[in-house]
Amino acid sequence: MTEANRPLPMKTDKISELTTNRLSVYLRCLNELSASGVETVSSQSMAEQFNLNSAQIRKDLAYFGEFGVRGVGYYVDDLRQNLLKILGLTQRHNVAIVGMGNLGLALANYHGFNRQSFEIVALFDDDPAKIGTHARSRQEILSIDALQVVIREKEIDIVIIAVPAAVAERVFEKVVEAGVRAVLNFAPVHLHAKPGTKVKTVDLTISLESLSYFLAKPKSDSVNVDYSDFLHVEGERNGTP
Amino acid sequence: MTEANRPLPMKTDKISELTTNRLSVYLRCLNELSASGVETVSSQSMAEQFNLNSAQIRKDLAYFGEFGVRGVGYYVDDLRQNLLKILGLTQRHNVAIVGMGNLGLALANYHGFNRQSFEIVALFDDDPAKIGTHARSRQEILSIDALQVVIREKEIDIVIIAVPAAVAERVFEKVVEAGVRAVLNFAPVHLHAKPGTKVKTVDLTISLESLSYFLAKPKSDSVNVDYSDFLHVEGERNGTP
DNA sequence: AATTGTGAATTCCTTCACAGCC
DNA sequence: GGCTGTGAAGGAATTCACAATT
Repeated sequence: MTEANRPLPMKTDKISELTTNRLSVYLRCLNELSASGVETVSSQSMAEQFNLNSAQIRKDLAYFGEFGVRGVGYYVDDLRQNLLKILGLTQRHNVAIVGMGNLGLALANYHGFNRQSFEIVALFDDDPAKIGTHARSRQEILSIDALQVVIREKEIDIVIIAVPAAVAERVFEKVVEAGVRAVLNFAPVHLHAKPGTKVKTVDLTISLESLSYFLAKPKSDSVNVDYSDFLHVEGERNGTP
Repeated sequence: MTEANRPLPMKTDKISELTTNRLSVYLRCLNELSASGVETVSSQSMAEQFNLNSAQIRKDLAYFGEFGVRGVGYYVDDLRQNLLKILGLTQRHNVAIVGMGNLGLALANYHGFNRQSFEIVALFDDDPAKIGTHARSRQEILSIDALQVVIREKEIDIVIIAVPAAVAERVFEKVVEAGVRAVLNFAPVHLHAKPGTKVKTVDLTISLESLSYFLAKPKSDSVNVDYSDFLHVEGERNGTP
């Protein structure tokens, strides 16, 4: 209904996830600038803040339209609105968390999510001792048996998997079968997604081991890392041979 | 003392973090194979499991030595030992967590870490109500004022930052000043690391927004993601202009 | 004068394809 | 025959550098 749903004039084909992840970073930056009352910003000044190349920022944005003004830069609020639209944050997402262990509980109570765009509407576990109790948010923990029904009823479009590795794949299959196309996975395991479904895995083991490698490295001459965590994602090898 | 500290015959210069992250994945795979009593594995069979290219696996490994046997493949236990050494997991790392909110507590109690290699030896917070109490692990929560002293005393070499974004940078500076070179950051903020220090940021906001983008995308023709979460890290723009 | 948007150049990563070895 | 290790080819992402625009 709002113009937020009108398609932007973009050449959206083949945009790298590295690019879209950076859009999130730009958006956060713009939020801060907007809150401080700054009206325009240049690619140069954003680049300095994140140790990126300014051309990269301009290119990232240019995939989606011409948002800047030559000689001036970008209007903070205007660009911010555009990024919200591009990232799909102008519409609400209903999120479920499966697995109410330490991590799942922490996520259920985490306040860092953009509450405008993401609402946690259901929690699941398979432990009878937990089912029926409430996480600190006044949200009841439901039996995992109800997973598929509730996903459909509550129109859940993003599921966070926070169960042990051994059962993650089974949960994932149920979730996909119920029609969910976007999954954030905290289990240290490779989930085999089919086309049309997207899995983003946050793997704490890999992150820690990466630090261990850095510390162990023979001649670690100043590998200054910098920015961080842009997932690199594989296009699939699948299908139609 | 053990031969674990003997340098491997590697050309360790300029190895991409994408490569080392994959080493973690291979290691996990080998752990499973080893537990199931499998003795050898080919790059082909590993590749299928993770939707990778077998040449990539061979190349990743070849940066560090010749671990395979032509016509046979890789000996699971042998390669596993080599990867442990390469990733620095044959030596113990002392880990501290700063910030005992939901996430910090969850991490303190998380059992997914390789306990052989990583031991959580200290927890910090700045909330007087929390200081002196114990996290579920029988670990006392210390005042953040003691951060630098304890880091040195307990020889902490990895710090996990789980504090709000607003204070993350200050904590980070203190931690680095105390001599820590490896930081896992959960605050949704860019920490400006200097050369010789490595920061790995896990940014849940970016992850969720990436899913949102996927769902919002106009013609999402089958972006099948696959593998996952290989950080892409920037070499620094810094220094010596 | 300043800053965007972008083709061209560069750098980095992946995949191919095959020689070499078991 | 099967599989590794790797040079060469191919593909992607980044950076350069400058014309275009306000």
